[in-house]
Amino acid sequence: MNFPRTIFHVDGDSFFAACEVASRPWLKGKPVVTGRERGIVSAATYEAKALGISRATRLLEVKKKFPQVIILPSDYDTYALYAQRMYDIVRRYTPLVEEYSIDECFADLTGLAEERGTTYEALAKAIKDDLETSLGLSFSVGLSVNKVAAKIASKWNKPSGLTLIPLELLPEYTAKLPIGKVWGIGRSTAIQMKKKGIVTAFDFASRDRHFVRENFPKPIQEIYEELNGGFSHDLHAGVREDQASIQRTRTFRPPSSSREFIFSELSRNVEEACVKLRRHGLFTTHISFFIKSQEFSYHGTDLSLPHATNVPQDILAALKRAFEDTFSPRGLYRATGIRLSGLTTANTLTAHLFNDTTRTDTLGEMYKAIDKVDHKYGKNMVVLGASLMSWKSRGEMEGNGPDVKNNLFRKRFGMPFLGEVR
DNA sequence: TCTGGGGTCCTAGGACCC
DNA sequence: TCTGGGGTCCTAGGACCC
Repeated sequence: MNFPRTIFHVDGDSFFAACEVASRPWLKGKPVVTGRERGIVSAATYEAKALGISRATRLLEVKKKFPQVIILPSDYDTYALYAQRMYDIVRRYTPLVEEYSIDECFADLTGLAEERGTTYEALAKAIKDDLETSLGLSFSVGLSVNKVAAKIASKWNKPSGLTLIPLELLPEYTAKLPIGKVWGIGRSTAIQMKKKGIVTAFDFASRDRHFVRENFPKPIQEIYEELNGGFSHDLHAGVREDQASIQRTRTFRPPSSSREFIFSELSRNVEEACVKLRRHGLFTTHISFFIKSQEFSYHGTDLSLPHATNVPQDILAALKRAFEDTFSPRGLYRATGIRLSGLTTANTLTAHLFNDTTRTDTLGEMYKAIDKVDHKYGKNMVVLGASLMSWKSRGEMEGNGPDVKNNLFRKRFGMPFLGEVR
C-alpha cells in the first residue's frame, strides 16, 4: 500500500448524542436526541435513528410519533471536554494533530508505521481502539494520502468504520462518490459542475488540469489536486492562537418587531462576545452586526472602532446609530448577531491618542472584577441594563426552565454606570 | 487636461465547513 | 431540510498611489 503522506482522520459517530450517553450511563441503549433548544434534531443515537429519526427532524414530530425518545438540550461544554480528550489520545501517537472541529481531528502519521515496525492498518486500528475504550464513544476513522482523501475514507463506512485508501486505490473510491459529497464542494459548486458534465469525484479528478485552472477558484483547484493524490492542504497542528473573528448570534422566538427588544438582543450578543474576547486576552477593532428578518434577509453594517476595546459599552456606543439606521419598525425579525474582527492582543491604540482613555481603563478594571464574579458564581451574573429585555424574554425559559428565570429577577438591583446587577 | 501601465490595500459578499 | 450557531477563506472591485 502506497502512502506518500499518511493523513489520518477521526470522526465521532453521532457525537453530541453519544457524549450525552457516555456521561449519563443510564441513557445507554435508549433513543436519545439533542437539539432541544433548536426545535430540530442536532444529533441522534443509533437507537433513535433506528426509529427513522435523522438530523433536522422536527422535534414536535418526534414527540408526537415517538414519546419514548429522550430529547436533550445541547451541552457544548461537555462535548468540548470529550473533544479535548479525543485530541489528547491521538496526540499520544504524534504531536502533529489538527483539532479540526468539536468532533473531528486530523493527524499526520507519515513514517510512523515504519518507525514502529508495524503497518498503517494496525496503527489506525490501535488509535481507534484507544479512543473507543477510553472514551466509551464510537469513532469512524480514515487513512489516506491527504486531507480530502482521508475525509472520504472516514466517511466511507459509518459508524465505527476503519477505511484505508492508499494512493493506488483512490480512483476506485472517487468513482463511486458523487462530487457534492467531497469535502469543500458545496451546493453551488456541485450545480456548476453538473452543468459541465461532472457527476462523480472521479469525473472531476480526471479532467484536464488546464480546464480546472480556467474554470474554478483556488479552493476547488486544491481539491482537484488532492483527489488526484496530491497534497495541498497542510495540517495545522497545535492550538490556533491567531483567531480571526469572534461572533455571537441568537435566534429568538417568536419573531419580533420591537426596537427595544431587538436592540437588547444585540446588546446581549455584544456582551457575550466581549466575555469571549476578554477570556482570550483580545481586543477588537472592527465590528459587524446584522439583524435577520423573518424572511431570512440580513441587514447590517460593518464599523471600525476609534480604538481597540474589549468592553461592550464601547461597541454599543458605536453600534447604536447604525442600528437605528438599519432597523425598520415595519420589519419582523428573528435573530441578531455580532462579529468582532481585527483582533489584537493589546489595546495599544488607546495609549495617548484618545482623551477618553481614563474611562476605558476604568471599564477595563471593572470588567476584570465582573469576570471574576462570573467565574465564581456562574455565567452572566452581571449584565448590562441594555440587554435586560433579552434576558426576560420567553425564549430563555425553554433552555433553563422557569426556576432559573425567577431567580434571575429576585436578585437584581440597579447600579449606575453598570446598568443592572443581580 | 489627457491619459499608460502597474501596484497595494481594503471591503463586501459569496461559498463552504462542522 | 423552511433553516441554530460559530467559524474560515477567496475574489472582485474600488480607492489610492506612482
